[in-house]
Amino acid sequence: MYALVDVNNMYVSCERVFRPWLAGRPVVVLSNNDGACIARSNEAKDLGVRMAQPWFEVRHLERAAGLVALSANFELYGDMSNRMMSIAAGVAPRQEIYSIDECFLDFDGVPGDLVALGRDLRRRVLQWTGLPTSVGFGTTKTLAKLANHVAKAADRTPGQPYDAKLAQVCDLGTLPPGERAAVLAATAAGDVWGIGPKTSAKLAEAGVHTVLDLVQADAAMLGRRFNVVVERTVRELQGTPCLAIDDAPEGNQQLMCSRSFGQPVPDLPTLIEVVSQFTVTVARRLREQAAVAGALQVFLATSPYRRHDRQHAPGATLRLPRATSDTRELVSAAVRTLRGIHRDGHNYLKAGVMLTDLQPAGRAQGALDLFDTAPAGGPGSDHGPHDSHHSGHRGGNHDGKGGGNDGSHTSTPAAPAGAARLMQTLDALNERFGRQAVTVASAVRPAAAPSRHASRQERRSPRYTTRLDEIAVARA
DNA sequence: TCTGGGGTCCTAGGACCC
DNA sequence: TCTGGGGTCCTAGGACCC
Repeated sequence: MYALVDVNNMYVSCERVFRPWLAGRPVVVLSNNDGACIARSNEAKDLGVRMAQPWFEVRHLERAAGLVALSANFELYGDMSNRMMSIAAGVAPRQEIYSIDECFLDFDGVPGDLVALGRDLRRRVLQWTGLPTSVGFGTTKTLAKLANHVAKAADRTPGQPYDAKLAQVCDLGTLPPGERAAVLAATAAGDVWGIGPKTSAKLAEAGVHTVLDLVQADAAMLGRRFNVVVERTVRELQGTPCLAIDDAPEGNQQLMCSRSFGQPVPDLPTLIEVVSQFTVTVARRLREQAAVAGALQVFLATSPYRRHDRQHAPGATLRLPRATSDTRELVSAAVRTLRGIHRDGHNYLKAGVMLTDLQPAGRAQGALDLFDTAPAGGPGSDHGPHDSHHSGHRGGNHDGKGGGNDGSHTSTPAAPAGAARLMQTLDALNERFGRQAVTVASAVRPAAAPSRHASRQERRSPRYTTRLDEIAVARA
């Protein structure tokens, strides 16, 4: 038996923990640029605010309906997520953390009344973190997801067939067949995990509208007519597990950092600064996973909403001469790629850097020398054939910016080990003194120049749980 | 008349999720 | 004035191989 545990309106609920007066009021959390609504309280949903709806389209509701908007505070949400996840991990043998606000639990081998266990878990998370959750049970992950959906619907608008007894914690398997069929018939096929807008439109053409239709369908036939994803989803709904719990994720396959800007940015120097900053961020996250990247992609985009601007959305992928997690190599590669795709005279409104072909640092070709001096490497690590340096690749210019950093790499294999130590030191310094403490020169704006691209974040709450100087204060 | 056949790897794009 | 930022998996088609 699986459970899906999910925080209701996660970001809004996190804000409400520390601002209890927001309870019962319509609240939205805005995206990085204060541009769009990325989380909504139930009250905001009732006002008609849609997911990802631009803020300027709904801001009139501030006065008209008391809508409260907050800038995203991901540091807070991440920390609250960790607390919820560790509580949930305590009640089941296995846990898969599926997203910042959801996890699957695998109760295989656990005896007793699981729904009662789910209610206990819900109560505990609420008491210990202040976050309201919903819990859905099922014999497959897709059924657990579906039960979770029903638990939320029954909580918000109880009534037939979403009876109040299904609210908050729900196991459709416990219902009499007739009631269960009524619930399935009242739930749209598009509400099922894995059935998106395109697929549900096509399903409707084939006469499949509700979850009951899906359950009664011939999975193999839908598989031929659509694809294997649909087939698996139908089988899971019918009770045949096709998806396993993944409680030991291997790390990401790609890492991306991208942003929309507060203002259009046409000029190359500013884009170099921005892309350098993104690369610094994504390189730090790469090292956190003890991984290296084999390729790097840079992209730019103008705004399709600025109708009168010339549109341009270029991108390019650079295969790295050898997989690396060295910020300097990655920034150098990113800036080179950026120069290749940038064209003058375009109002770029978005840029991004993506690292792909990620591999564990220890297994990567050429990584031997990264950790060569680390005694922890031990006999377990794969010290393959001697790394041959591709001389000529790494001595390259740094676009005239960095200045000679060493020059020793052509003669001594100790240089990469030194690079690894340098990155460790860089990460340690930034961990201690803040992320901007030490960075590459191209990511820093000359002191006199104003920053035009910075994201707006005018409504961010304090980082109550992760910054001592922003900690919540209680007054008598 | 008749134009091999089977395999792998890579990439771009689509669809979906939160 | 102002329109999110991450991820995953699958498929089709091209390049290449023997």
